[in-house]
Amino acid sequence: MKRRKKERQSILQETLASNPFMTDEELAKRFSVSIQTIRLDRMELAIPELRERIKDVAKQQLDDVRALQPDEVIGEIVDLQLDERAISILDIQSEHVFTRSGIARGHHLFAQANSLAVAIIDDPLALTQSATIRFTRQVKAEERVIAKARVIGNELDRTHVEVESFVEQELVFSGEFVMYRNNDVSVTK
Amino acid sequence: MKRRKKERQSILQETLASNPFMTDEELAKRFSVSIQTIRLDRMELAIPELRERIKDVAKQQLDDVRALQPDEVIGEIVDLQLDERAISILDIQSEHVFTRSGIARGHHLFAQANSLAVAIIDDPLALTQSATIRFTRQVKAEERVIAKARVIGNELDRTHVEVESFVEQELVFSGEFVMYRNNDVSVTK
DNA sequence: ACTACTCTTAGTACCTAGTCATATAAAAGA
DNA sequence: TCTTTTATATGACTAGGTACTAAGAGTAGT
Repeated sequence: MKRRKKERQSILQETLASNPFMTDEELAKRFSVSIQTIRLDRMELAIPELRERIKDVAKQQLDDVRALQPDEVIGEIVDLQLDERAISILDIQSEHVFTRSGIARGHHLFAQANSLAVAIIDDPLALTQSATIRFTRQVKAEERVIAKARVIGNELDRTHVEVESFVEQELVFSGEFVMYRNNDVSVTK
Repeated sequence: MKRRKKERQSILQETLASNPFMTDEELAKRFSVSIQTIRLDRMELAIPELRERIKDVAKQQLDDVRALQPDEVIGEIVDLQLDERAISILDIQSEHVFTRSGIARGHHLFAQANSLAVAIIDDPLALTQSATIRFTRQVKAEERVIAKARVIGNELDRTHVEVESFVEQELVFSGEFVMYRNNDVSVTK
């Protein structure tokens, strides 16, 4: 019976990881054991009760929402001279990479660069009109990407921004963004 | 006391909206009324009890996580012919747009196009090497973006993919992606 | 075969954060 | 003052547990 317990516990762990909303009673039925057995299993595995599990998930949700800040810049701005230059830092984490290769997905590097190009514009409205980009080196999880943006030209309602992103002095991404700008406040609301 | 009740209820509503984790007892103390009053208020406002509130938040979190599918394509693939063509749909929602202007942030359109360019490649490893993109029209919330990708050229370990995105026949984004491909399985793990 | 041990099941008392129904007290308006 | 609204109190019940005690079943070692 030794195998059965370990096996049941590992399945229990997976089950609750993918579906934290199951009561002990439902779990007991699923595994054809008593409720007490399920509770002992949870104790041994240090899995909290249903309500605590749900609360944990909910708390994470609230944290995520706060961390997202949908209208903010992707990455953290460490230097900003409007219409001149800007620098932002993005720490690549597991959620940014392809699970198979561990390499950062391109659109995250793009998002960092693009939102920096938006941030650098000293006008209420800034939109990307076009861009030419290049991924020069793969970026892996745990690496820190530093994006440096620079305004390289202005013409009427267009601004050209160059962004270069580095991992420890090494160029990993470069792009030239043509930004459309508009200081007409009525457009922005 | 008419004002007091309405006022308390509207504050209660806001309080629970921003912090759903408060018990009736805590709320009663905060508003200096009895628990029963809080319960009557919740009834009138149709606000569920603490545990239900938490469950609702947690459910949303799980839905969000499932909707994210971090390693999957951004947008929903509706057609895929490997190394030939692919189509995906992305419904622009409030989280994709600038709150001030209501216009979709560029990197979401880029993410849809880029991940489609990755998906079209019939090899275990596909990475974006470079891209030239153009945002031809603003996209607003509630609009549905249909991205169409097409392989336009192959050379050794490079594949050129053209992506055009439309909102109701109207071109909103176009880009040409140069993809690096590798069928060496050892690289992928 | 007997003992030692793990694993499983059962049952009890208690807890939290409520529900529902009913009764009563206090405040405000006519 | 009388009536209505608003607030508080009380008791019975619920889900989904915790914490603890007790006992039976299965297996292994000697």
